[in-house]
Amino acid sequence: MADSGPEGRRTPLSRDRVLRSAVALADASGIDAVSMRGLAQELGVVPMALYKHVSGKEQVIDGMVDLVIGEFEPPDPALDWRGAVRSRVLSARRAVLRHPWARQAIESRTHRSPTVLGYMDAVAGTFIAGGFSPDLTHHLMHALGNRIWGFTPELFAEAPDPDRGADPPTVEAQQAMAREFAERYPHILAIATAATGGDLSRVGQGCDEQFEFEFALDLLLDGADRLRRDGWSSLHRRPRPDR
Amino acid sequence: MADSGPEGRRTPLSRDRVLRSAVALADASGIDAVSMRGLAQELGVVPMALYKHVSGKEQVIDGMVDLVIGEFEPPDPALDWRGAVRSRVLSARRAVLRHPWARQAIESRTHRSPTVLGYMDAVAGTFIAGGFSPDLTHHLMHALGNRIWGFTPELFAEAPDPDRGADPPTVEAQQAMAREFAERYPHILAIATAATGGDLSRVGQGCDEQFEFEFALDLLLDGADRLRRDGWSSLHRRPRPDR
DNA sequence: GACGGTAGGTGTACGGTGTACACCTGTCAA
DNA sequence: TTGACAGGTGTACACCGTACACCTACCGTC
Repeated sequence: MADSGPEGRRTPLSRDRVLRSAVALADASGIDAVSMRGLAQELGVVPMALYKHVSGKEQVIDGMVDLVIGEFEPPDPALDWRGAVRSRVLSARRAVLRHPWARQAIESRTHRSPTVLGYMDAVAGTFIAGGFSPDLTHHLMHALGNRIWGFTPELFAEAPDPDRGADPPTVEAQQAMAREFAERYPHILAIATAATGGDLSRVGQGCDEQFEFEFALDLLLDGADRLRRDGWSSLHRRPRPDR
Repeated sequence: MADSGPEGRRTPLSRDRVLRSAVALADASGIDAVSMRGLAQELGVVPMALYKHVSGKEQVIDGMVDLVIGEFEPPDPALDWRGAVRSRVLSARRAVLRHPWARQAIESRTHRSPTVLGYMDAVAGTFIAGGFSPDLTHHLMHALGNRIWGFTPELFAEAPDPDRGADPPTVEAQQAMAREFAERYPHILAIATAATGGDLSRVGQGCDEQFEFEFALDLLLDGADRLRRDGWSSLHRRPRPDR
């Protein structure tokens, strides 16, 4: 898995090879498997060898994120601003779904690499080309938040029914827990009931993330459209206290 | 800082004391200072002593998040749904701003503690009491995403001008970099120019997070209001493929 | 052809992390 | 008096990122 020739004379390391290997490793074994030691082993090399090509672990993660962003597809130029933003963001989503670790990796970043800036500039440019002022574009991108990377923080990541604990609970214990849950969190229960069409045995399945994502995206794009047509300008903005 | 008496006979540990100490430590020295060893030292105790009161580090972070959520204030009951949601969320924001580590801690959580569920139930209940269906409430809470915890992922966390590097660059180098930036990221530059009123020397100050937060929040609440008045129902929903 | 610089892989070591496990000790009920 | 047990201790292990010295194979120059 590491060498190329039958013995010795392996293909030399390079920044690119390190990063692609890191992505492959994260795809296969999760982001936690991407340690300098694990990555080195994957490449058939000693950990410190990596430092001749990358400055440290942070830069590895940065590079992995850049590779994912490189998979984002540009929109069809025939699309209007709305379709173009939608296309860009849904393409980002597909890429992030292909690499389940990417969400956490992107969230943990604090640097903005040229690749990241390039993507943000492209999204901003799509708004501006669609007739939005730079100011309004700015606020809308804040409103979109992480959605421009193709994901929303998962509020309902786990099933609402808390089935923690070691051994399988008895039927009575499960019923008692369900009753307590219904008493303590009646609204969450109502939501779960509605989401599963009343079939509470399906509560554990979680929600349709794709639908939720597009719902939120369209809600924001609708709001954007309305502001643009209403001629929103920064005059709506309260004066900002100088700091 | 650890004991209570002049010598010996310290106040005994407890889960609550451990968690409050962890919050204080994170407030003072950042979330990275909250290691089992550092926390134990803060309490004048050996690291393994903590494990008699909490099951591990994950549970410590969970408990810290619960304490922050405990600081959220319930809304004035006289408020309508919109004011109540706004009040709740802005109160959450104030609490999170008081504890700068809370954002990262909340984002890293995967469990939903009873306290977390209770807060989510309260927000959902506010929507439902305002006339929203559980279904629409569900989608809106996804749309709000992490905003219900009082923060948005910071897209523009750093200044757009990349002033990395070791020694202070010459004026010429700075101008060259600015020129390159303007060429590569024209739209980000336009946004930064607009945000600072043309005063590019203020670009490094970042943006007014509070304004951006409220802008996005109100954009979403406006959208929510419109959907409610239009009688949105789950009929708009495409059939969901069974998994 | 000898030589010196250098790019790139190696080995060792340090200080940090979370936590499993055995141990000890003081308190309190029986 | 005894014995259980809650709670604090000490040691140890496996892992992490990475600083630093080293070694080795190549390559252009004289």
